[in-house]
Amino acid sequence: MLNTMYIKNKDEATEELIKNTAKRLFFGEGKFNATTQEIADAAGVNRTLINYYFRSRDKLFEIVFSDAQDKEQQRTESIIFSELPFKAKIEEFIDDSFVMAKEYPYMEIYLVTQFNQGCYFKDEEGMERMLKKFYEELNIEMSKGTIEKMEPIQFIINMVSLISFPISMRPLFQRTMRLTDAEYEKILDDRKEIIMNTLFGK
Amino acid sequence: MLNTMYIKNKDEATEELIKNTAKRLFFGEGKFNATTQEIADAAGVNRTLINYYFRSRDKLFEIVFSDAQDKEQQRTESIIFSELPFKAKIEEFIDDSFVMAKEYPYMEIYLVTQFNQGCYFKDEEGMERMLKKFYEELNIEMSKGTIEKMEPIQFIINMVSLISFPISMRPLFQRTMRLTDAEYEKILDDRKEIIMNTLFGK
DNA sequence: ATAGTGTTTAACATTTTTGTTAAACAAAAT
DNA sequence: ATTTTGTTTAACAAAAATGTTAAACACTAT
Repeated sequence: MLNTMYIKNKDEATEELIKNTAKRLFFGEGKFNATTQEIADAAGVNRTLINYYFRSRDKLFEIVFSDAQDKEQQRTESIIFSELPFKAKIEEFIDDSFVMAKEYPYMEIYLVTQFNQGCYFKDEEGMERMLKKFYEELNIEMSKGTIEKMEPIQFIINMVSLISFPISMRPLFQRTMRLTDAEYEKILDDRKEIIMNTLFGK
Repeated sequence: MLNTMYIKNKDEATEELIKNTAKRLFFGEGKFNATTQEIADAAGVNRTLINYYFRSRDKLFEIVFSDAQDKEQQRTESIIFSELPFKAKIEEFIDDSFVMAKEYPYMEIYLVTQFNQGCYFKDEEGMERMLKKFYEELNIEMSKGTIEKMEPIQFIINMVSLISFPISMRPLFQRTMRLTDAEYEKILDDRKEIIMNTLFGK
């Protein structure tokens, strides 16, 4: 028999539907301890289908986690190895991060909680290659004076912090500072320019 | 009968011991779904003592969460309302954050996960007062030219991001970039200067 | 010493969450 | 039509986590 996929009315095969729903709950809504029942409900399917497709809750989690890592890595990779000039690369990365963040704001936090529970990191070599390349570029820019001289790693930390923190910590910021959704959206929209100015000086 | 506290050999009353252990697990080790059994084991006490002292798991969580909020707020407050000049305040805040982070690196992440599960924010007025004061100072510094002109909130976000992200995302950074513990410690030690330069220009 | 108080423990009960099985179901191929 | 294959469901079983009770314990004050 051909392994033709049964296509659901909602144009999504059940397996995908479950996976995407789990992603949405974890990365989109930050519900890191969603039960199988909650995931099934959110997906509108019977709970035991999770076992049917993924054997166990743990397997589903593993897969979702693995996907997340891949996506993060690909995203970064495609930008770093692009032919854009340095500053444009950074802009691209910021834009791209914000797009991603709109859908999955809690991705990074989830990765951290998973690492804390003893997960391992996947594509080590790929990451190594990327970092090496980016370090080189950073060194060039520093000697050109585009950016302040510092350890390349420090620049990277600055950049990622400025981009990701206000996204993943949104509930904390927004509630602490009593901001409406609209106000916070506005703040995020303004950040690209702020970040560029902060990283490169004005 | 006097409510004299029974003092444990480890110079800590059991109730405190449990609370501190929970804090250590949550904020120190990032084990956000520690079971009552795990907490009890880590504290070296019988599991049912958690029920005895805190009624339920939820109550314990509530208390720990509330304590965390208080501590964060007090910390910030004492610095903001100090008589230090602006730049010194920031330095103080950085130092203070790093000290705190040594013990409880995952505090912020925990706060976020709790907010996501429908917790509320406590001392709203206190926070309001603090922000107002800090906004004023920021505006002064901007007109003096000490820092770039921008929305005060953006400066705050920059500052907190640069400080907190590399701490709470340590597992992510460290593993992604394949750094040893020693290497990462070194990086954190260097950050104070980096952050000051990034916020104020060199 | 012992009565009184608060603390700790172990045994039990309950609830919540997860996993398994067999039967019902739907679509396609023979 | 009925066999085959894969999907979905409901009923059940098992495991994990939480909560309750009563009895044992330890310290203090009388």
